[in-house]
Amino acid sequence: MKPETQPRVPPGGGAVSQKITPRAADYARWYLDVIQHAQLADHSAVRGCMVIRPNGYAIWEKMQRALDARFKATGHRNAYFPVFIPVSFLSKEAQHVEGFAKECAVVTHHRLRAKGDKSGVEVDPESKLEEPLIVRPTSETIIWSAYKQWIQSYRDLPILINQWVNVVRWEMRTRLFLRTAEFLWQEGHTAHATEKEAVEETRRMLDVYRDFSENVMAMPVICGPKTPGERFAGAVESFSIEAMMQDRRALQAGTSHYLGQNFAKAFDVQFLNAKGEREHVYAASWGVSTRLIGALIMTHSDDLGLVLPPRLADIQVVVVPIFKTEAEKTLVLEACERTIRALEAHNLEAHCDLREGMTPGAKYYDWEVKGVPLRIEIGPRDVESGKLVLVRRFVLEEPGDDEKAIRAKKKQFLSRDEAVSKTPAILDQMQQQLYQRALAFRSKHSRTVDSLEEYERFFKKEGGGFAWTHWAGSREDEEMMAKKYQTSIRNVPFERQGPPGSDGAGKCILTGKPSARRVLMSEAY
RNA sequence: CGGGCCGUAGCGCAGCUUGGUAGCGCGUCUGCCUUGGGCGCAGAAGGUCGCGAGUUCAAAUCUCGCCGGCCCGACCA
Repeated sequence: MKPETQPRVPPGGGAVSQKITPRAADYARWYLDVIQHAQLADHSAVRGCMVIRPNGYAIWEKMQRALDARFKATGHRNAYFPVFIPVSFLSKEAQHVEGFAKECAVVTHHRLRAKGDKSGVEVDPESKLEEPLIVRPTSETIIWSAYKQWIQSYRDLPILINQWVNVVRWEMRTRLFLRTAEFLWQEGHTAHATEKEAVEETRRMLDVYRDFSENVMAMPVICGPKTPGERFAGAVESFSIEAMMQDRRALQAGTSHYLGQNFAKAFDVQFLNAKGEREHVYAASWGVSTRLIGALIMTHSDDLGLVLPPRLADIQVVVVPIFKTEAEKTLVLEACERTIRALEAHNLEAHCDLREGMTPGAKYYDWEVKGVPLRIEIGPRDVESGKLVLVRRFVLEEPGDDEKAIRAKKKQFLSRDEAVSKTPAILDQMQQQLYQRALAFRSKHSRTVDSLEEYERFFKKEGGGFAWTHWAGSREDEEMMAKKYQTSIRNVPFERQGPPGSDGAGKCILTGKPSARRVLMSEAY
């Protein structure tokens, strides 16, 4: 790997310095370049925190809208609980605290004062809080302390609440979107009268995440329970959706937890059931975060920049006008305006690029790096002939395609009416193609692995990916595998998600003990 | 939190070894010219050299501390 001191281009390299590092050269660098060039986020002055810029936030808003509709459709309502949590709340459930106590931001004072030399302000030592507050790393404790007030009878159940908020986890090692000290997420917290209901809720929301990942993000995922070692602290069982990034590493894109009666016991939340007996309530929680934006980038984007699935694109079609003279400008802009109105009538989000002082070519590159799915070019010759040029952000490539062939494949010359009427179907097709491309990539780099030799070869020599292996090892065995191969058990996939022959029983690749089903092993983010 | 590297104009970097006027490319602004894949020419603006101490007549440059970033490790419900 190139040392950081090495300039990315020779001095005087000019425009070359504006280029995105190709994935093959340095995948981590490419990821950061895409974020910077597409203007999704910046590092902030505070360690590990990010500024989410409008282009990045627009993606989050689209994700929120799609997810929120699914939460509402499954009976949930939104609420808001405070960002500050009394430290004493954390001692109620030791198991839960262990999980994140080492990464909590703590508020100890409530006032600043001017420094003696007027050079600034400092914490006023007189303003110490009687009880320190932590900034929420997750909200189980504050929410369950409220639920205790709300729940008396089985008639008060279920409680199905979600909140869209920021949380803080003082991470030692951060990466934009993937792991930041502060991030945005949603956390659903539900309370139920029976174990059956709470387990169903856990599985239902996992399936909501799967549906969202596949159909909105165009990102295939593997669903299943986590191993005991990877479980959420305080959960009886945790489930995850796992996606494969383009460097073949796994990324946990969402989790759903069955919490049993653990939190109800910690906060003493009991209810009277229909038989008049007191019982602790059953709970579930589930969440996805702005990490999904990182997943989106690493699933679809390419060496030209961001690639957005049409369903998450803030601008789905950008129209670039081309003209020389004032007379041409009038004609062309009028045609652009009509085209955009027609697209909007199809419920599409279209934008006309009216920026002055930029050549059309410069605009093409700009919208490509930002990932806009479709571009329409309209010039005087097009107005004359009633046609326009429709260009896709990406096409499926075939072996032997060179740069020129790909560029040609992306372009279509259509009449204005035809282009407008076909656009919804084209966007739909692009959405499907992204999913199919990601699925094909994952399949190509997934295989069953039945011996340690094969395992070592797969990860050390063949570039790795998803290894479907039988496993019956202990928690210590898992740690040994993690140290030796830098891999971990991502989850224990439900049936019919793996490569051929991945369902059914076998023998553990480490211990040789019988194993009922295969686990998903991979390097991970 | 440990090891390595880095922080100089919006972006990418040179200058630091050997202390002495703040530089380059891209971008930005103005004008002209252009516009179907990153136009061209001319002129101009833009920097507390990450922050703070120290050494020195003099610090971007040397020393120390802190803050932030990248990579590797530990950690990561």
